[in-house]
Amino acid sequence: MAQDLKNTLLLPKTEFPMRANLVKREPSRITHWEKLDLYAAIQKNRAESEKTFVLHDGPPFTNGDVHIGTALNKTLKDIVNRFKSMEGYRTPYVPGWDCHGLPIEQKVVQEIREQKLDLTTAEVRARCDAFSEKWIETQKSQFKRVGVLADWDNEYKTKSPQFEAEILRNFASFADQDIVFRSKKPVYWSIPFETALAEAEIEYKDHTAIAIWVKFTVPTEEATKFNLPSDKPLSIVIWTTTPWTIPANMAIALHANVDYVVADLGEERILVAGELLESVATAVKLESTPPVVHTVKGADLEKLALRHPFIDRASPVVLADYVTTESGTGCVHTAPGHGGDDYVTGLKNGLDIYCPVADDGTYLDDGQIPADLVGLSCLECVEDLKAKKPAVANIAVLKKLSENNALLAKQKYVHSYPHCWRSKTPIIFRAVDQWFVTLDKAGHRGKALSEITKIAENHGWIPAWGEARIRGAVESRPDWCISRQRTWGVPIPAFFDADKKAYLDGDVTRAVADKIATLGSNAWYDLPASEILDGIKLPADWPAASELTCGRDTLDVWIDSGSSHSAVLKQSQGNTRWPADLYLEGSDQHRGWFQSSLWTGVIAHGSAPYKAVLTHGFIVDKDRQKISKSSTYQKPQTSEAYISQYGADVIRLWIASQDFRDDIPVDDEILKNVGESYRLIRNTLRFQLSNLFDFNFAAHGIAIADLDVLDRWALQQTAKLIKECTTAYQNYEFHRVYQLCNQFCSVTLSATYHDILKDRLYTLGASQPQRRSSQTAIHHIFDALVKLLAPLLCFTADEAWSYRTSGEEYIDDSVHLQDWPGAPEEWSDETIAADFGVLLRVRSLVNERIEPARQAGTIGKSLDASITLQLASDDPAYAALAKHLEFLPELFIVSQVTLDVKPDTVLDVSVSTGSESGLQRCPRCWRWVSELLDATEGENTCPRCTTALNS
RNA sequence: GGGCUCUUAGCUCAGUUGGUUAGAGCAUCGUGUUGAUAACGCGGGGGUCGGUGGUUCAAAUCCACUAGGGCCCA
Repeated sequence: MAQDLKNTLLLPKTEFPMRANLVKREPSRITHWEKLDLYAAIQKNRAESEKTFVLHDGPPFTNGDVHIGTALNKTLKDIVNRFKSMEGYRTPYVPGWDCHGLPIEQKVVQEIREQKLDLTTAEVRARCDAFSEKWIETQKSQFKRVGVLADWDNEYKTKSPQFEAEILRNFASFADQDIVFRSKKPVYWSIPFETALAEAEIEYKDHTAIAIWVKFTVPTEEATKFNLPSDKPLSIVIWTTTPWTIPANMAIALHANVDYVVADLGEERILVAGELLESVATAVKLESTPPVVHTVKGADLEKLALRHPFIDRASPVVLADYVTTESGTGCVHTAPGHGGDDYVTGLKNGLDIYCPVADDGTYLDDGQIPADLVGLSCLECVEDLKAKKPAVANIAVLKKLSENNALLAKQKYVHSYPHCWRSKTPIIFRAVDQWFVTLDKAGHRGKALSEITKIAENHGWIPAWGEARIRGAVESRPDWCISRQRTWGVPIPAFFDADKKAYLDGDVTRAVADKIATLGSNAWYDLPASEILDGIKLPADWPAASELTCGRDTLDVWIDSGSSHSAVLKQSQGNTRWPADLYLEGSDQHRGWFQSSLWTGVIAHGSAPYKAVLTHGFIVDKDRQKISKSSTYQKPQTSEAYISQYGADVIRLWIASQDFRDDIPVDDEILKNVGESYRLIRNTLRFQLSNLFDFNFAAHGIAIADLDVLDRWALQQTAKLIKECTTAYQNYEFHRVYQLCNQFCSVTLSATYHDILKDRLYTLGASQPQRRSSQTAIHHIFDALVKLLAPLLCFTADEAWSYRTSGEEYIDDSVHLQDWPGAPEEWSDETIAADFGVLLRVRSLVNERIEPARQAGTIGKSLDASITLQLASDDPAYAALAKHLEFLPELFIVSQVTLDVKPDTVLDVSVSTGSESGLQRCPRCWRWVSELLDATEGENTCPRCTTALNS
């Protein structure tokens, strides 16, 4: 019998599965989207919109699988784009790929070496191209798998000929403004390969060097000038482990705040840092520490002109912060052509970036190098290593110093030293001619800074501290060194004559760019200069093309990606436009892409290429340690690894759940929690879907004003949710959307609204007004909720939407094509909101009081309870309770509610069972009622159920 | 070492211009239901707001210092 009654109930019905099975089912939805070309459909949908939002994609590097951090970045972009398009914006999104650069070249060269091949530059480049292309395809499919929607068929690649040409055209405008110049800068240099090396091509190994203590004589007149004792010969002692750099010494660096002492050795005096005198004395093998006759601050010795030990040249004292008193003498030999710090110090003090060493690592005959040093190799070459012989130059310099009475002491010294990864020989640091862009000459730095301010005034740095971050980078950036001695990059279109004089010109560069746009940049390596320049008009002061050769340097890859706004937005690729409304990358890009793009924008186009810049933090482990340091994460942190375990929507929800401005922890516990939230949301949608199985809004919908009070309240809550979520989306605070929706689903709906509704939806007759009222509300709530979630849960929202609108798993009219939900004015009702504020507080008190009875076993479902509320008529809750008295049993999900009004009573609840209250249980709706009606057949039911059964 | 930044329950987040016993969801524990059922309800426990010192009648909130993370430099 009971079964028969159950069959009369309108229980929820849906095909929408409870178990998401995301890992398996998401790919099918991607296929579906591709079939209907969802990206194009969205663009078409908004094609006529007067609002445009261009998020310009920062290109990931194409040398491996998509990292979870990269997936996070792309997903955030996807969320923004989906939201903006639903809001009515045109949202063209052209994805990009960063293709050139050392890591790719290095992997390819390694392969080539393993296969013992001998390839031309163009052949190596072709392999790099193929390598990059392969990863573009892989990454593309991995991004699609996360649900990212983009103009995938119309992507930009920094290696495509058109893009390369645009880079060169940008660069031509640099040349036009005469801000490109040539200057020396030290680089790592391999002697056997006669080539520059990158940091990544260096390996550190032990190297046996000769450490030397060298005296630099202080001329008497200088000693007098600086108030140093001059009655005995005085010299400043430096310490170095690279004797071969002594010929290039241009200065001695001291620390301004260190105390230096003049120590008396008997015949002569030396000056070193006071703290290091003892260790110097030990090195020189003195029996005791020599007496100090004078003390002076480093700052007071600035500009003192010493003499080079064996070259007729002054070597001035300069000041530098990196000088320490931890080792050496506190006086640092400075060769700006042979060291990084030295170089910076050289620039600061106007020293010559002097490098008397040729490509093959031998001393040049430049008129300064002593004849007996010319032609000697600075450091060991392969043969020296085999013969275990020290570098000839070091020995010769030592001899030279001895002859000039400048060598105070020497010592064998084993230390970790950079070596060439290919030849295994020690590298030298050597200044070579580089191309630089000066940022101050034409006022570009000032312009860049004022653009930063302008963006800040429009609140474009999100979070706001991004402004300080990029300002610091822009202010402190030295002249931009844009040349690299690499193969896999965009060639710098410079030409050289027989004397190695360089020629660079804006118009020529543009003409070369036009050729490269069709031929590709490999032409630069395949063709002689005469052919490259064929048909191009050369400036008057250039030699004939036949006398020129093409330069072999490539452009810094930051120029590549930094030109993307020119190559993509300026060309309106994919219907984009310049400038971008938003750049969205990790916070490291303040110094990287945000900065390089700003420079190229300011230099080539006179302003910043973006209106706003949004940044996110980095992925860390559960202890907030960076993952590379973490012992707990051994498995590869690829997007695939996570997606294949959790599914894209859970990963997307995790991304949404995090306040991404800070570090973003990832961990199984966190993802498990997010998985729970996902299930909560999914089941909420499923409940709504399943209770709308017999509801057709057009036929059954009820006007808002005619809805039941509970449903009005639910809509009022929904309106609030819509407003709050919309604001959160607009502020890019997706974690608020997550929290809001989460609480809405669990508290507002599941624990309250849906729980109360079950009675109505299941037991009333299908068309009874109260049931249709609730279904109307659910219809509206579902519509809003699923759209609010669509940018985040792009798969699940589309799935739910599809079931709702068609009953099918897949439909063409995707949720992603819908308009963003507004919150209709008529949904908001402050009176109802206020009443419910009171009623729900009492409801929670009722629940609290029912609980002991349940624990005692006298009550199971709350419907078994009959409630009496004691209160005074002046209780703040009285008015609302009295007003909604009829509704209270339903609200509390109990069978009976009585108000017991007594003066001076604090609101309280007493609970009794239905039978104690003299009630009978209706076997159909399970409520306890005062009377059951005789059924014509079957069991007796309550009047309401009887009506339902007869309808 | 420098610049920017973060630190509130096991987890993810709220905490308005400093103002009662610091909130929510998830997790956890107990329990009900079996008509959202690998789902849902109800109740409970859990925080000296990184630490220290100050300003104040009053500090998670303001100031100083400090510890530990992160990004970028050196």
